[in-house]
Amino acid sequence: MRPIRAKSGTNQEGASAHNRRVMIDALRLNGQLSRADLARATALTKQAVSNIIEELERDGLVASLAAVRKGRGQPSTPYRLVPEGAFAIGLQIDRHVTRTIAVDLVGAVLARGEANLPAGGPESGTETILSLIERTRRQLTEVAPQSRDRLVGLGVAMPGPFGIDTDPNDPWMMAVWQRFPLSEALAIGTGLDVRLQNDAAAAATAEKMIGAAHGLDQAICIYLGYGVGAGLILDGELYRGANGNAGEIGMILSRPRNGTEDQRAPLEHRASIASLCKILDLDPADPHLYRRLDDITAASNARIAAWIAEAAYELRGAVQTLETIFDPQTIVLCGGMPPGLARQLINAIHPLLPSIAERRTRSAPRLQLGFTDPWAVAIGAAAEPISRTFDPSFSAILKTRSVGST
Amino acid sequence: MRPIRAKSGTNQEGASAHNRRVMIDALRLNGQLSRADLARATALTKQAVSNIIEELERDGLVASLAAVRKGRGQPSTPYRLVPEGAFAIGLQIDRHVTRTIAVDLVGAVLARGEANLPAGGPESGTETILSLIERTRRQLTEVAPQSRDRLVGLGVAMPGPFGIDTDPNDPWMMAVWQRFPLSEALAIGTGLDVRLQNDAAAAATAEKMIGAAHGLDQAICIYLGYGVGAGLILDGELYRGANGNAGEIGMILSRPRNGTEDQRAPLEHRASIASLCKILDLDPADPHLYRRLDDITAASNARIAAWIAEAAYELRGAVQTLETIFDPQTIVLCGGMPPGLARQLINAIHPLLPSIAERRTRSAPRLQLGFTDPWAVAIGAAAEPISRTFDPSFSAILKTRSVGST
DNA sequence: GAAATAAGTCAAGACAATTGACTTAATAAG
DNA sequence: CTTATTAAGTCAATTGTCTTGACTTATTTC
Repeated sequence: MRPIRAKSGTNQEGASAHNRRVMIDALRLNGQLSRADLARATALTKQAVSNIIEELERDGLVASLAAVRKGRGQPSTPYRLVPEGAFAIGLQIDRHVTRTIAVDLVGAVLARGEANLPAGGPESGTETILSLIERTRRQLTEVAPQSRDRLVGLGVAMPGPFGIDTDPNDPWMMAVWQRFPLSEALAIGTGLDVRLQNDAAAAATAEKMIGAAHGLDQAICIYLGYGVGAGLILDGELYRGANGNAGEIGMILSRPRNGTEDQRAPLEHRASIASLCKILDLDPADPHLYRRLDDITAASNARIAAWIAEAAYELRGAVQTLETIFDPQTIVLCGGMPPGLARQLINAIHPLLPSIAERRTRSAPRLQLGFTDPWAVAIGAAAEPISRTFDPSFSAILKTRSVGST
Repeated sequence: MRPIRAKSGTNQEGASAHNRRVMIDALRLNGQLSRADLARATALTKQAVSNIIEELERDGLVASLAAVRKGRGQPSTPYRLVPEGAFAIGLQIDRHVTRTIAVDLVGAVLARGEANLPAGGPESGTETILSLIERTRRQLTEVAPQSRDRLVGLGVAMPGPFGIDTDPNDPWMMAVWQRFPLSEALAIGTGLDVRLQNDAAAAATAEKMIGAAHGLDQAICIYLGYGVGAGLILDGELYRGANGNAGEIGMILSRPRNGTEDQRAPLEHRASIASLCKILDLDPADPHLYRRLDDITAASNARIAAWIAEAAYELRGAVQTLETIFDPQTIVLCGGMPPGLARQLINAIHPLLPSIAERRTRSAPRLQLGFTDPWAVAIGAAAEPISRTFDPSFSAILKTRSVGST
């Protein structure tokens, strides 16, 4: 019989869980708020807010500050998030390096680790990763002993797309990793709740929690890494698409600047760190790539200039396309490259092409620079479990279907 | 003082409203379901479903069918949506014509009207529109007297973008319409709840309720009208962007097929009915344009062939771009052109470019033909209030901020 | 010092889902 | 034909969370 399709219903528990998340989100966005402030901002009653805050305080997620006198009436008691209220681990798997990060509730980094993956592929690589995570967990426990029973999950970021037959000749064997059931293996190995996302999505998560997209509900983050992708923040939530591959803009086929009519090539052949390495004859697996690029960029270099011109041309078009399609509040350009290079690139992208984003009443710039820290993706990976656990979202309200029911 | 930003909380009423919507949505998607079916599908208890269904039945939104014996156990009583449970009016304002449509809860068309707008612009045009709506309402009341107190709103569709300074030389003066506070004027004039959206969004709404996107949560509808736009169905809801202009893909600047490097022109200069009219030396305002295009298409015509080749080239790229960005379940091509032409166009777009959408486990085709009926946008406009009132959505759960509170 | 204003609490009430036992009506098994 | 089994659906009590309205507390303004 054809399965019945329907959305889940909800109940008081769902509503309550949502309200808790709304409080935390409001405190994250506004820094500190009194119960009365929260009641006004969330459209709940003072009493409801009071009960929820009391519970959150008992759970160690919020704490009160000194009372504030502001005008007539009883002074208000502001509340703030307690950073030590929750922790999460992030894992970034890239072609030549694997990084771990531990963050707290407000996204501060408390521990980090790095390792090179053995050449053997996922089976042996998983062991390396598990011991790296274990090391980071120990490090975190030293810095913040509370973290032991306040770890909400493990976020994993790696280059996408997933579930697709990608180029089997990729020398870093991302293809086998993309097919490997990594989430399951790590969930078993760590006992944590594991979620996988692509690197651009992780970068966007970082920008949303502590970066340029903080507090924005509509933002697109273009992430320039080995390839290029976009993290889509739509209505305050990261959009994943039907198969988790939304935003893989590096695979958009378009005509090269000087190509013929029938030629279409992936965007990331022209705008990505991989393409830059190719032009500079650098090995992308070089562990000192970041510093090397920084050195080369400092001196002016004709080949870099050529790459910037080419990449800027493509990204100028990509920015206009994304603005037109999404009508976002802002676009953030981020990626694992030296800030000097990023600055040059974003300058070369300007002036931007005309688009519907050109409106007089803008509060955020059309295009701005985000994180260029190579650790940003790992931070975003770590931020994901925090976001999943504490940010308001539609799916968090709904009842979860009891698995295996008839 | 800086305003406090926060999402709204919710309460039992919000949960209850959501559950009602979920039931209606489930019945819409599955045709008919018993209370037990609904309980399983929505993860609610039998008892909760029973109460909600009883209430919906009292409200005239659902009705029971004959009991069905299927295997052991007490026979189940299936329920279905009652078409006469709700009605809505749709209004399409286009450059040369204005259409009204009345639909019921299941999207069936019950009345339609058409008029040409006077040349005087919005002020005088609003009167024409109001009397057209009034006529359609009377017609609806004749066919379905219940509609008198079951009208849930007025949906308006017109070409976007909104709030932007568009070309003031547009001979149909869309620019002045796009700036005119039409919603307010119509809300006052009709006493109905009015919502405005662009034509591509309306087309997508129609496809979602009764067309190719029915039951899909991730779908993109490319609408080929005078211009070209995309209706974005993301996670089951129409995405509007920060300013309601998401999906205006006609304004994407790209290099024409035989253009030089520095040339970028809007997509809709090459792929739209406007561009077709230009090639054929037709007046887009011609009221018989549709039939005329049909005639011309029937005979083979070199200029049409040239347009198809050009438009197909552009749309092939657009489809690949949209697939790459959104990772949708399907893309629907629709628009107000004769089916013969649409068929030729969609054939010419094939074979599609490679993309992440090429996966073995597809249930829907990558690209399919949707409505080509010129009334489809008006139907979508009418479906919008139905969708807004009865479809599950995040915003429908949240408390509405009491306006003007301190 | 009195009035006004605002933050926050108290206690009762309302509402919608849950729980578990029960009724009803069918098929399957002996 | 009788009995067991299965499933749909109801009944009545319970639970959890928000709301309501009155009240307390603390501060500024007049």
